[in-house]
Amino acid sequence: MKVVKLNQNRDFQRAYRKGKFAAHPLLVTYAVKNRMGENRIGITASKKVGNAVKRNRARRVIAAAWNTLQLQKLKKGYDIVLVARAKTPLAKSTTIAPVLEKHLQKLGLMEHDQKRDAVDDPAVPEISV
RNA sequence: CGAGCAGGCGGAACAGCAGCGUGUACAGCGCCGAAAGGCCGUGCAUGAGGAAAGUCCGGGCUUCACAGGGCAAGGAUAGCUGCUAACGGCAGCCGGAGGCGACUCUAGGGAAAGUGCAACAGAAAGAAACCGCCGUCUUACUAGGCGGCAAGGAUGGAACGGCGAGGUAAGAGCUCACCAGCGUAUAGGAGACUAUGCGGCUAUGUAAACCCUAUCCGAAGCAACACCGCAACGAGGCACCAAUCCGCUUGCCCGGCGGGCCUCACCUAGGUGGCUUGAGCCUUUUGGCGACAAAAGGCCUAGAAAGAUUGCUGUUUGAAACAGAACUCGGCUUACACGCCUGGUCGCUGA
RNA sequence: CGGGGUGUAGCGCAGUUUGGUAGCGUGCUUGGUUCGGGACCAAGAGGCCGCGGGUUCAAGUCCCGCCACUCCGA
Repeated sequence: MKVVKLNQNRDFQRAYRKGKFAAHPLLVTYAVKNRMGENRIGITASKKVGNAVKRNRARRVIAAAWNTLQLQKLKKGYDIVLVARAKTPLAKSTTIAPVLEKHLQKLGLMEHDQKRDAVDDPAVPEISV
């Protein structure tokens, strides 16, 4: 599945200002609706993460975690921004993938799934589109 | 065997699954588009460094300026000879400093062109005289005046060459030997410079203080620059105040909405080129102490644009260092786990 | 890619131009004053001047190389 990338600074700024977010020491996820009918994803690593090698690794690890998830259930029409933090380049993609999945659920981007909903944490509220 | 010195090389490897950039071939003729073409799929090939880093120097390239020469200003460099496209880089050598040595370090022109500064201390920081030494005069008899001197003391980072002998009232390059410094001649050397002789007999340090001398330097940088180019703005031409005309709304009608048209120039968003064959890399031979040069043969080796060799697992041997091309090349500087190679030196021991 | 600034006591800043004693405010400590506290008065402590070399008799200051933070332009 091909993912459209976010590449304009104003789109990132819109996500930071108007979007919902979920935070974790390894990852921060922002999401905001767009009107394009498809998802766009942007991955960033600021200078706080480290030098160029560390920033590149942080982006790659996050991208690998994204690819390991089964995202057919993802709702359409969102801009999603994934921000790396200082410890991200030290982690493995297998430890980031559950964090990312939990963030997506918290932000209400997963389609309604009866089995998971019955088992999983009911404290995470479902947000209607 | 131990200690120490100098130089160089490499910079984890392999396998499985999944995935990325570029190039190329093929296919569905699937999707988008007026077209050119693009997107999706598969196969093959290929895909970061010794520092890619810092951006400290010097080139290529591009645009602008000057198109001849000189001067000024500003900046950089500073022993000599060479290497190089060039350099503030490199090689060899000279002088100085350090080390028993292998070897290391060295911004190393000019202080009699001029100016400034040298705190405190000290008499004095450059044409010196506080204590002092000597001679002489006065004298209240332990002080003072005049003259000579710069050896000794004291201060300092530094005190008008060092040291010894002669000499003298006391002294002093006043005289002499040696040494250091300056000038000059000869010899050697490509030169820096070295060696020897002779001469006069002496003017501290600081130029990474101002400065002087010699040499070099036009400015900006690939977000440069070139080309294409919705909209908007500008110029010209043609229409003329018409809605019975034109465009859109699925082909036609009704209805609705909108409306001067064409050309040129400039050019925004954006796109394309610049973009990788180059003072290129590898091997061998020759010349040179060396930096390097020449010849022959062979090779093509990243070119992205949110930005590409990665994620997970396993084995070796373990949890691998510093770290990611962004137009490009030569250097410099800085960071770096681990593994290895070569050549000298010193000490001890054995043959 | 190009250009600039800052780093000094716990904190905020002078001093660097023209090299010789590191200082100001605030905070801290001790003492005084007050029934006690604040304010006030007096005394005092606290600095490898971001790091490493060099020039110099002597470096916070001059020169070179690094590090960190920060600003500006294309």
